[in-house]
Amino acid sequence: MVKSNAARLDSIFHALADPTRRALLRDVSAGAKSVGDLARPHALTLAAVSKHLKVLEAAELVARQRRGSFQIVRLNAPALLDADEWLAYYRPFWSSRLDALAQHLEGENQ
Amino acid sequence: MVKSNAARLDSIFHALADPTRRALLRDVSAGAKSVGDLARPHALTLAAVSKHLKVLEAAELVARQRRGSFQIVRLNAPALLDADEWLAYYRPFWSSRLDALAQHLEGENQ
DNA sequence: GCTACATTCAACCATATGGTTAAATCGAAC
DNA sequence: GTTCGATTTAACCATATGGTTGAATGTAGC
Repeated sequence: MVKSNAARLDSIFHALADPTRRALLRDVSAGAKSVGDLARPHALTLAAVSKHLKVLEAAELVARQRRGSFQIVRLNAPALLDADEWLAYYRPFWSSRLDALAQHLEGENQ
Repeated sequence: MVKSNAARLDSIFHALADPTRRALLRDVSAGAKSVGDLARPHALTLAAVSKHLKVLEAAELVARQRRGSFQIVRLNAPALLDADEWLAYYRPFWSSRLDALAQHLEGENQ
């Protein structure tokens, strides 16, 4: 199932909107880890972490592969590129005094 | 009420996870607009748009000011900088072949 | 095939979300 | 101060979310 661009951004930003999930991403950025290893530092049940991982996986922010009886989770950073590209549009609005310019123009706008 | 950094990112990413809200941000990036003007192109009631704007405002992505009987909504791009900084950490993982390197290291990690 | 361990699934719960309609508020203008 | 237009609030609804516990599944090893 190919997601529309909007739906992809929905799932990516939604995945990033939870602090546990951001922490899991950070954890996994240090190297691929099993679900149990990922869960240990978080005060949550394995089932809860498993659900969070499913959300991250739906957003294609992580991928899994089985290794023996373990599920190995690894970062799939390219999905974040979509978020980055979305943000890029707004960069001119916060960097440089274009911001001041924009506000000025808005003032005249009505 | 000062939000912790995590709570700010929660509210920012949550605000961005909805396509209507992203569209509203895009609309308002072209210049400050009244709530009615913002609502018009979206097939939603004013009440719904008002709620979306409240979410964007809670994330400090927009600000309002009253002008007569209108509420003028303007972009507050600097909040997006927080999201950008969070993303920046991951840039090395998708740009360049550092990605391949990371996966290689992950392979050895266990 | 039984046992043990890693992980997921199912059922459940409380709260949040995104939408609606209808009533209430607020400012402007007469 | 009444009326009109702009917006918010309240009440409601269906569905989603984030968590739990307990049962089920899958793989490894004996």
